[in-house]
Amino acid sequence: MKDERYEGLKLKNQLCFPLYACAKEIVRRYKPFLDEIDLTYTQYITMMVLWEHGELNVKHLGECLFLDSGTLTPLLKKLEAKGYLERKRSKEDERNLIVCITEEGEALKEKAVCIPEKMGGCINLTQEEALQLYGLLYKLLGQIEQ
Amino acid sequence: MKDERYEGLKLKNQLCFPLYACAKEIVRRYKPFLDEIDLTYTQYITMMVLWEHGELNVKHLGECLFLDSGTLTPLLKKLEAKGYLERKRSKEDERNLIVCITEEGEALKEKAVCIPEKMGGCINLTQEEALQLYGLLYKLLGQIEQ
DNA sequence: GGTTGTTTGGTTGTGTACAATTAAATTGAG
DNA sequence: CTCAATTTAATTGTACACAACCAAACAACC
Repeated sequence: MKDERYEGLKLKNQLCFPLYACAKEIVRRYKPFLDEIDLTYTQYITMMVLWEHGELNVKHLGECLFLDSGTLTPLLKKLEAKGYLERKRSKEDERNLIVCITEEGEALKEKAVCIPEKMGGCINLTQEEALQLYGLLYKLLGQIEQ
Repeated sequence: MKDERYEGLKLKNQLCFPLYACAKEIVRRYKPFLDEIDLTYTQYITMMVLWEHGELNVKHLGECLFLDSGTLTPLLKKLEAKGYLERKRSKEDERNLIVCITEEGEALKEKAVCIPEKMGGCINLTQEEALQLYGLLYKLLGQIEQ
């Protein structure tokens, strides 16, 4: 017990590290399922927002996903190339780029609908634990970005 | 209540999304502190392992951090260029690349020692909640990679 | 109307991440 | 000993992620 000053610098005493590692590992877990519908994880959560909202501008999309234009612009171009969405300027305000789901994008929803349940089987937590984790993460997130 | 089939596809019903978003936001929170010692988050956790172990090979380092050589090789070269570590092949087994902390790397520990407490102030959780979160994350992680 | 400041996406550059492949070193079976 | 299999890093290619900067469109003021 000669020097306790550095205890805080050990990896096992970090809260952020399991958070960082978990996020990556979960995304990796999604990969086989997402490969089947040819989406990356980021593309998948982008489509989730579109499945729910139909259309919205890049700014709003970025707020939903905690992503900025530097990430979204190339990603949206790829999804447009795949035919799942259209990108068009708003007529009221030409600065706004409206992202709008296509019929193909809607159809993809049918293929994706099984993914959440498949992923559920990969999570080694009880329903109660999962809810607890969900709550804690949103509490942490809420303080960081409301 | 016309169609509940798609509830599982909503962003707000995902466990993975707050995990993904939280991890990114926490890393962003570290940035101002890490900028002061000119390290990125990944470089920081790499140095943490070195501060604790002094030296180890890339494989072992990768297991500690859940990272592979594709990520570590360029990162270790950067840290070597900064003078914080040395990379040398093991004499017993030339396949092993030993990563070994330098005196400069050790000295950096002094500058880093305040970071964990500073970050603690950015976490809006009680001690109990933080421990609970820590436990849940490691449980989730333990199932994925033990 | 012209000027100034703001909003909104786009671009550029740096740094991860990771799958897939490669290459060198070592090990192990015959 | 020799050759195949394994282990270990490095390399390559793709895809984020974000800071910093830029340009166009709009808004507000004179």
